Amino acid sequence: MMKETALCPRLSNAMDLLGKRWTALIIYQLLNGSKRFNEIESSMPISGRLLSERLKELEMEGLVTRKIYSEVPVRVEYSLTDKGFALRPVIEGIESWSQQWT
Amino acid sequence: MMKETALCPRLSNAMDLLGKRWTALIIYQLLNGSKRFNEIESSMPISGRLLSERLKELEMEGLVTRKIYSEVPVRVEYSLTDKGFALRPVIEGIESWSQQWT
DNA sequence: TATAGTAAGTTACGTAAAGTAACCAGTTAT
DNA sequence: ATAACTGGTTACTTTACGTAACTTACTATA
Repeated sequence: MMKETALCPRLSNAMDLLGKRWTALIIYQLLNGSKRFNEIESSMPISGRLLSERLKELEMEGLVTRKIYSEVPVRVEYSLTDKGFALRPVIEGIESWSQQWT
Repeated sequence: MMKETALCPRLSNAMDLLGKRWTALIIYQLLNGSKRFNEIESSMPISGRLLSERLKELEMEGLVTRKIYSEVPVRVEYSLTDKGFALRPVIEGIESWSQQWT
């Protein structure tokens, strides 16, 4: 569909990314420092298939960087960029809203 | 699936709601005051089917109230509760992040 | 030599959610 | 009688998500 939101393209674009399932939780994990694929996977009920897909999206959007260490077995670490870390107040805002209004 | 997120149930619960498609945009619309069904529908490319579904969810979660005016044709107005309005800083945070990091 | 183990994925397939379009009820205006 | 309006609902298609098995590359164990 090519129809464009009359309203607030900024919010709309951001939600296309952040609103996808698991995305906010992945960013939340990475706010505490870089993590390996399996660490993220076992911290939440996400499948490898979708985690891989989400991390690629986040990398493409410039929120996450991927670093490969050629050890045995291979180690891959994901971490937030400045753009990703800039979401900290948003994530924390959602958390505190949730806490206050449950 | 019954598996529980080890991490941050607050963020997880909030994102189950706010992360659904269109939900944040609907709340954004209502931050400027109450709106009719058709007003919301025509402000973004959402279908009646899904708008109806989302508004019911938001009403059930206590973020939105629904008021019927028995005029001709009928008028139905949706507005935010305090719980809904409390999301203003979150929505504005996402907007400004989006503006800054595009 | 074969077997198994590990990390980080990918592939194939089934189900659930979202998108699209047509339709409906109640009332009024033409 | 016909059309028009709002606020939906129904039926159907397409896309996203969930599950489980498999893959690659290397190592350690029997």
